[in-house]
Amino acid sequence: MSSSDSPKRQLLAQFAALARALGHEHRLELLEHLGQGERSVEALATRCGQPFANISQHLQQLRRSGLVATRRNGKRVLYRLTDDAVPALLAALRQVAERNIAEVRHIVARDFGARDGLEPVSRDELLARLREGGVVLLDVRPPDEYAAGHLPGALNVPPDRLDAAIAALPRDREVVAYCRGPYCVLSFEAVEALRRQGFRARRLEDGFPEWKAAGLAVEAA
Amino acid sequence: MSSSDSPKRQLLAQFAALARALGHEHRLELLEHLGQGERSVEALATRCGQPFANISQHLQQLRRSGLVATRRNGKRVLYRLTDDAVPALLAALRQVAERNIAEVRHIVARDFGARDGLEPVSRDELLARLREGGVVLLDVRPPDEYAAGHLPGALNVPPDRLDAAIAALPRDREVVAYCRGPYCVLSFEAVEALRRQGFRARRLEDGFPEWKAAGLAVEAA
DNA sequence: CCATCATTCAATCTATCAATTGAATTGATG
DNA sequence: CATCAATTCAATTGATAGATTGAATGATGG
Repeated sequence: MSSSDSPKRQLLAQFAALARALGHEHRLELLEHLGQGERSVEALATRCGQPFANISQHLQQLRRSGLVATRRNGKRVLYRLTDDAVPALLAALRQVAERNIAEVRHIVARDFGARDGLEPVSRDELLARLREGGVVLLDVRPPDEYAAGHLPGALNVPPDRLDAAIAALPRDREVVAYCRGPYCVLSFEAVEALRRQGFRARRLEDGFPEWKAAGLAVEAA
Repeated sequence: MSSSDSPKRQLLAQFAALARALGHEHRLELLEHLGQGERSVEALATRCGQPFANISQHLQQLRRSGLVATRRNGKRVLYRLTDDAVPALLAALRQVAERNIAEVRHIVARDFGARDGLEPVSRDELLARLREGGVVLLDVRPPDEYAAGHLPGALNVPPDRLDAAIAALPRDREVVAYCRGPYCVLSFEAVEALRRQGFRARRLEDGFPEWKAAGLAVEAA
C-alpha cells in the first residue's frame, strides 16, 4: 500500500550502491588521496601499500560508482574525482561519524586531541594573515603532492626533512603548517616539532583539498 | 612509508562502516521515513512491507552505526535519527548520485521529469506566499505522518482521498502540495490530478523533513 | 503478579563481495 | 611494427552480510 513505487525503489538501490562504494577502507583512502588531485594507479598503490591489481579493482569499483573518472597521459592512467560534490559527501560522512560514533570521538580525542591545543587556523583567517604578511606557510606533504599543487607561497618541507629545514626558518614570524586534510597527522607533528624548537606555530584547520574545493588560488609545479 | 599511521586507519575503518550502514536499500528507506519523525518498529515494518524481524535487524544496524537512536514509549520502541547531520549526509549522497550516475539521471528524468514542468516552489517562495495568503497548502502524506507533524496551516489530503477532496477546494486560489521529500511521488501525482481538474497547482520542491531541518515552524497533531 | 504484546535474539542457509594470483590487453616509444 | 611497461581482466578462494524462521525477552497494564 501507500508509496512503494518502483522508480523510488530503483533510486534507493542506486544510492545504496553508491554508499557501498564508500564502504571500504581502501576506497576511502583512495578518495582522500584523489582529493589532492589526479593520481596514477602506481602512485596510489604505492601510497596505500597494496598490490597494483588490488588497487586497480577498487579504482574500477569507484569508477563504476561514478565517484572517479580517468584519463590517459602517456603510459599512465590518471584517476581523478568526478565532481567536487564528492569531497562534500566525504565531509558529511566524517561529520556524522564524529558527532555520533563514540569510538570515532574517542580516537579523535586521543590521537588528534592536540587539535584544540594547536590552535587551528581557519581558511579565512589564513587568507587575512597572508595578505598582511608575517606568516610562513609550510606544506608538509611529500614533494610529489606538493608539486601537483599547493597553496600560493607555501614552502615544501616534508616531515623527514623538517629538522634540517627548521634552522632556516625566520624566528620572528609565525608558522602555519598544512597537509592533506583534517585527519592527516603530518601537520600535527610538524607543529609540535616547531613548538619544541620555540617557534610560534599553528596548523591550518583543514588541508589542501578543502582549500582547493573552496575555489581558492592554487599554485602548481 | 609516509603516512600509513594507525589512528587514521582506524578512523577510515569507522567511516567505511558508517558508509556500509547506508549501503542497503531498506536502510535508506528507513532513514527516509525517520526523517519525518519518530516511528515505531511496527510502523516502519508495515511501510516497508517487510517482516518485523528483518526491519528490526536493519534498525539495530543503523543504531550500532550511530545513525539512529531509540526510546521506549509504552509498549513501543520508537526510533529516531540521532542528528540533523544525517539528513545532510543523505542529501550529499543524493547529490553525488544525481550528478554522476547516468542511470540515476535517467530515472529522475523519466519518472520525475515532470519536475520542471510542475514548477516547484522553493521554501522561501512558499513562506512569502503563505504570508500573503491566497495559497492552499496540501499535505499529501498518510494521516499518521501528517499527525506527527506538518507545515503550519496545511490540509491533510492523502492521495486516495484526493478526488473526493478536490471538490471542496476553492478554485480561485493556487494550490501547493508537498509530501515526504525530493523523491516522493505523492505530490507529483497530486499536482497532476489537480491540474487535470483545472486548478493552478504546484509542488514544494522538497518535502516535510527538509522544511523541519531548515528550522521552520512545524505544527503537530 | 501474571498475561500479553512489541521487539529482539539465535541459528541457518544463501548470495554476494573482497583479496589474491597469473594471464591478457592496451598504448607509447624506439 | 615490435617491445616494454602499466594496467586491466578472469577465476578462485575465503569471508561477510542479508533473509528467514521460531523462540526468548522484557516492559506494560490489568
